[in-house]
Amino acid sequence: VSDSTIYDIAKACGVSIATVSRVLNKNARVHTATRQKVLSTAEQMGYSPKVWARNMAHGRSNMFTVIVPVISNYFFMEILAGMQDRIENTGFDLNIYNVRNGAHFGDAVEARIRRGLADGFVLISAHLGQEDLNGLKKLGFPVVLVDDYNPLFDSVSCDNAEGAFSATKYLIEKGGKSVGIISAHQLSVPARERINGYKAAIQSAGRLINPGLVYVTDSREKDGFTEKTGFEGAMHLLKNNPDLDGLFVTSDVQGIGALKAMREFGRTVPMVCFDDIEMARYFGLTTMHQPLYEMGAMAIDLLIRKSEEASDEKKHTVFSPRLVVRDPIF
Amino acid sequence: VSDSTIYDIAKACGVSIATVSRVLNKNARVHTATRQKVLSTAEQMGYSPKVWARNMAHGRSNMFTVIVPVISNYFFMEILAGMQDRIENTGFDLNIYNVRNGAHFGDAVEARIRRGLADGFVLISAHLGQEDLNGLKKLGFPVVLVDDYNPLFDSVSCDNAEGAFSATKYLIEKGGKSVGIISAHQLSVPARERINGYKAAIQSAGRLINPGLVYVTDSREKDGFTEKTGFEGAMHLLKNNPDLDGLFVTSDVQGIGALKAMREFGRTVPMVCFDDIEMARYFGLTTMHQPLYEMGAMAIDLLIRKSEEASDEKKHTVFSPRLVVRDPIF
DNA sequence: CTGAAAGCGCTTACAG
DNA sequence: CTGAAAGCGCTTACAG
Repeated sequence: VSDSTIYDIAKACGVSIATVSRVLNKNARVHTATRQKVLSTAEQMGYSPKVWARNMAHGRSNMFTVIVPVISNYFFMEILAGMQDRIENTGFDLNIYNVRNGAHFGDAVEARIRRGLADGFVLISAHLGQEDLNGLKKLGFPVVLVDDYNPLFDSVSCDNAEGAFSATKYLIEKGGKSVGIISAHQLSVPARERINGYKAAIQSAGRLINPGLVYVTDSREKDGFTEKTGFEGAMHLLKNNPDLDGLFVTSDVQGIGALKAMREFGRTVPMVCFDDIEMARYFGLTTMHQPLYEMGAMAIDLLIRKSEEASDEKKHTVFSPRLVVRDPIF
Repeated sequence: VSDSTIYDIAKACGVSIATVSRVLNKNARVHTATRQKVLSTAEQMGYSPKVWARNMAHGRSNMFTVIVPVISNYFFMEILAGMQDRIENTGFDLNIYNVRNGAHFGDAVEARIRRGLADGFVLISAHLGQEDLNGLKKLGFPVVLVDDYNPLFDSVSCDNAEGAFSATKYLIEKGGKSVGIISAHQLSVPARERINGYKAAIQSAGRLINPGLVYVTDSREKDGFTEKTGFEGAMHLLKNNPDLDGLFVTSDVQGIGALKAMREFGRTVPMVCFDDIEMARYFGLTTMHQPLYEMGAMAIDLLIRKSEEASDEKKHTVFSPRLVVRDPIF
């Protein structure tokens, strides 16, 4: 166990702990000779500051907490990777907290904040209700929303409606007369926005929405963003629409299921998915690319900025998803 | 910002902070009336203890740190998911720390421990050298190794050699006369063990190792556990071995690459992979299943046990990978 | 440039 | 059952 404290160093160097603290914190001016001595004995004693003592004295924790719905999901993972990389060497630490599906997101977040564990929060795909957000706001901590938007907080997101619009438009331009959609659960905000984008594209092509071409899962597992709902949706649409000739799918995971369904059903229709997680590449999925990694990195930047200069200005970054065309592997 | 401290509560209740602390910590005996009063005013003041103050007083952080090589990897993610779920409601917190590929694992870990941020560590696939491990041991913190083994610490792992043996044996029994192997980089301990298992199975079938059937990548990216090395390996083996009729691949990710190679090359040979990450199911990969989620959960159990009763006994859990047979999607 | 001292919020023997 | 007090390791005005 590493025991050395600034008291040990102070004694060894014949100075006060205040001086030791000063050299360790770089900022203040200290006699060069003293500084050298302190530094070297600290080094040789294998000293490193106890973070909680610092927290205690400072009243802050230098830790950010990221709250994600489910960690075991490629979508979140790629965002997390961006955050992990960006936080490095900033002096801040990242604490990942995973809210169980059942748990009330708002409560979990508040409990977390109250405990004083973190002095900044990133909420990924939280989509809290306005009351929860107001409550959060009152606590006064820096918060950044990712894959979500609310005027109260900084946010980083993609334009889901626009992405869905582009995807659908692409399918139409490729000659699609009967372009269908497979969507995740209505409860998901991004899913709803993507449905809207799809409808807008159909209508702006001068057509009517054909309800028979719209499949919205009612599976609640992972809000319907699963391979299973994609499979079921595609099966359903293929069976009921012999003329189906285009498919917009609200996520890559679902797209994989849809791909299987097409194969099993024996009919392939052009498909555009959403997200562009790593797996999309493996399957050769054509999809709307979200810069997940960059979004994560940007969230950290915003948080650091916010926790250093307490400005009240809000920054909202909205990316435009980009179409990535690939050849499906089967 | 939530400001209330035990001083506020004490004042409001007309008792000392010691008493407040006692009721808040359940353990000690306090007059019921006092207890009620304290509890209710704490509740209504929205009080919750500042963790760092507790840490400071206790000398411990109630936090575990998990150290993973790369977080953006399904293999690690599934282990992490098990840990996240298991840590819930234990009073401990999980802090995930991601060592960059270049960084020296041992140093990163030591720095982490020294800072006093955590009072327990899980190292996933660290495979540190013995000197590093000795150093760690000296620091005296509870450590659990996952996907790794060393007599100095508790560990949870799979028998890689045995798994590779079974996989290869299966391919031989299916009629494989020329069963090849595609392996990740030699630097990876599990890769080496799996190569050994493969060789043992070949030899125990009374055959000689044919070096022409052994492909070990020298790509260092993710230790060679990538789709790319699988693709290259399969291409190489297919080209040079017209009689290739079985393929053991050291991971699912590589298996996906190999699958693509077979398709592109126009020849399909029976294949068994390793890990059974979620994606394996999507691709219909036949593979050796590792109970990743359970391994994560178990690591947390071990850590909690160790940090509560400082026993010196070591627990080593070694799972036997189980063959999962699936139909490839193409 | 440097030291003595107060303070961060909580816990825990030690008395009573 | 309860209070006064010391202590956890560090930071930071305040004097000098």
